Amino acid sequence: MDRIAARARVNKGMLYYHFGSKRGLYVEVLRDMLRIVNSRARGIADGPGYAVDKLQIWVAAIIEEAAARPWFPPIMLRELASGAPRFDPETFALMNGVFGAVRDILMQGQREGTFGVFDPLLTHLTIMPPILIFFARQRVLAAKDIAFGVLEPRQLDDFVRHMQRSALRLVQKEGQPQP
Amino acid sequence: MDRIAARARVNKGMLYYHFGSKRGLYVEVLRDMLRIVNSRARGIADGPGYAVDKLQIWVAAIIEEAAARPWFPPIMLRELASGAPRFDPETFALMNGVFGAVRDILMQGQREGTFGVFDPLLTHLTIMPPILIFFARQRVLAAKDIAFGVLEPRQLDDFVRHMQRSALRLVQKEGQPQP
DNA sequence: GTCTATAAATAGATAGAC
DNA sequence: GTCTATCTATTTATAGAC
Repeated sequence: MDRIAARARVNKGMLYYHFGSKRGLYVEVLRDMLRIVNSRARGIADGPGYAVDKLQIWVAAIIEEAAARPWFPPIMLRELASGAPRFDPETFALMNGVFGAVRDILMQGQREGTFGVFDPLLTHLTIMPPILIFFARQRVLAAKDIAFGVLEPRQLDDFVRHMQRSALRLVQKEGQPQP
Repeated sequence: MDRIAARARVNKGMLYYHFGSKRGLYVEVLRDMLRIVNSRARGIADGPGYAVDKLQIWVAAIIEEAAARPWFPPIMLRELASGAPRFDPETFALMNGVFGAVRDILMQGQREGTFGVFDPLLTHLTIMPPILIFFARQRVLAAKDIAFGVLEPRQLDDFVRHMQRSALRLVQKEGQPQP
């Protein structure tokens, strides 16, 4: 809390005045993060367009949010790693909402006949984690002075394309030629 | 350290006597974990067989190791999330060794003509994370009393098959029909 | 090698003046 | 709302007897 206060150039007393406790502050960060990702996912799922395109847009969107908020991937990973003991019902619902939106996209694709038959949850759990780890790994390399903390646009584009192609390959109907 | 000593039914003083510090103990756990995974990966890569089969065996192997050591996925996730500040050179080398083995398998497949052209690192980083997250998620569900902490053999088999199929789809040559 | 008691540091939290 | 000083609990670590 001392370090957070110093870095935010705010008095530590203020943190407790506004957020009550360390956990109170943390939960607020968590919720804020998930609200943004959730509404982004919802918007894509409910918007117009084919599922194939929506999936590509979703992949690009989540990568964009992760790149814009460097604390998002590490926090999510730590939460998942420790059994998410700090997820209150609202936070939990937001996370489920993200999956709900992805599931809607996947099921739309199945109705449209472009996607094959698969478990939506396992598929969601196969697309999301590489993205979280990719950004967390940047920090590892930066800490070891192997790379800069900030990604070059070129690397980011490569990664977006890789994940878009991967996601497509995962869901495409059997027997179809691969992209 | 109090809790670790109690759970190991060992005196706390002994922990410091044998491991020097909390970090010393932790690094030992980390290394032990990575040594096993590393030699397992190396063994598969250097063994006989086609790359397609080796890839399937590797996926099953890493899932088996994760299931056998419930602390492995959370620890890896936390390490990656925090920038791996506790990775000494040996530990770092072990982790790179795992990637090296996977890369060998992928390049063998490219030579054999069954795999397409892709970035081995990005591909490794797309196969591994879902496995770590999948097991960590079990703990989340268990903590919320939605599921048991221990997976049923049936669920585990489903997951192995899902990841094997996913891995194959990721690496297969363009234009090939999907499995 | 094993154990107990205790030191030393750190970190979350609050009282109370302004 | 804001700030300082301080309390209290926790936790890593060690000294020293056996």
